[in-house]
Amino acid sequence: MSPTPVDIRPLRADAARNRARVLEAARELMGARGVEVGMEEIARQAGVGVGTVYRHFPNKEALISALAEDRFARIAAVLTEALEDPDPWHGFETMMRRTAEIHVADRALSEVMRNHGDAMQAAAEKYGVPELNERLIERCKAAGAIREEVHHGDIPMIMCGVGIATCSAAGRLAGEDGWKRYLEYVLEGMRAG
Amino acid sequence: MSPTPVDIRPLRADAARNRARVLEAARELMGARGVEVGMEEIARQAGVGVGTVYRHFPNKEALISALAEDRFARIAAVLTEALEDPDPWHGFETMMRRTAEIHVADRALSEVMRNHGDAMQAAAEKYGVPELNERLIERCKAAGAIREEVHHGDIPMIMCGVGIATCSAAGRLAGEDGWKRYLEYVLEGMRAG
DNA sequence: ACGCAAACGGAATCTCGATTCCGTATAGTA
DNA sequence: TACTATACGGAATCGAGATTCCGTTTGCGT
Repeated sequence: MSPTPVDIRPLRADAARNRARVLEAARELMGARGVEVGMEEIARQAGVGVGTVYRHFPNKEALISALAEDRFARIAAVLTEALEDPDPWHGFETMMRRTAEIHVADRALSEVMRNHGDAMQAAAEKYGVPELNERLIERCKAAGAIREEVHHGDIPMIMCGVGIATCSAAGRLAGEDGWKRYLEYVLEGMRAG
Repeated sequence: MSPTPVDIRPLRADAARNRARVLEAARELMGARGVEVGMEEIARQAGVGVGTVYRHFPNKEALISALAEDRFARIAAVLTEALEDPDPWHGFETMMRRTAEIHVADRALSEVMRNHGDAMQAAAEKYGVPELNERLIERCKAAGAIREEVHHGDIPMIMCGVGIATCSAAGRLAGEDGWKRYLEYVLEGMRAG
């Protein structure tokens, strides 16, 4: 029972370049318009044919997952940094603001958290996001800085809500800075005391 | 230039019955699974053929609009009642809880507020929802019960966020009552003082 | 009971985006 | 330079859901 010896040879130079271009095009287009953008359009923007997109990602879901991993890696970094803040609440608050910014700048991210549960779960766990969230919350509770009833599972829910509401038709009624106020309400409400 | 004399004759009895059945089927299915349910399925559940659905609603969007009107009428009623509460803040808080419940029970509603801007705007305005929201907020501000920076356009944004986050994959992580905590945070954060 | 406009059912069609296929091009190697 | 495994482009195919069409049925006024 030796580990399956998957033949990992380096990608040919052009292939590596194209893969990167596809990812960047997908990030840009999906970030702006959501996961609904078509594979053809992504290919065009990347300057390759659709066939090439499918050579690198077996299907759309795989492409979305690759992007999700990227985002969760970033979120994990934000969480890790927050854990290093000497002031638990300040760390938490900063984390929430930065994470919200990531969501607001990338429309597809919230959509993944809404509809692609598997991709999200996998990406989040890969970077230890759930545990980091839990540690951050627990640390705040220990310091008496956050309400006792806050559940670490609330964080992704709230981020998904803020992110989606922002790019929604309803969100446009609240104006450009709507999401900032929204987030302030939530933060103020989570704070202890 | 007489007003166009649209021939409004009463629907034949069977037609009226079928129209109601289609609406009810759509309400039930879309409420549970979102606007993505197919027209064929709605027809089946209503016990009619697809052709009949299209006789009553020229296209899917029209059917969605009809449902949206229904919901906004309900929301308008909740707002009106809230305005009659002698305690401005209590009225506001109650309105938020009831409205959130309507959203949580009807998955399609938040989706309309997210993606079908036109249908939403039309339905909301038809029942005076924007003005009611504004009056409610202003009344709270006058009583010093709500933060000054709260904008009446924040309400639909927040409801859309809570509603969508609730039925999202991320929302499931927060458990059954996740949305209630979410709403509490927001309310607490909007309150003055 | 009769006649016909109003309704019906549901197969056929249309649309559009995802995915596959295969002939051609080329990086890397001897 | 010649060779071949890789990679490429994009037309063709699939599939799912929305919408149309038309032959049949039915409510209801006479």
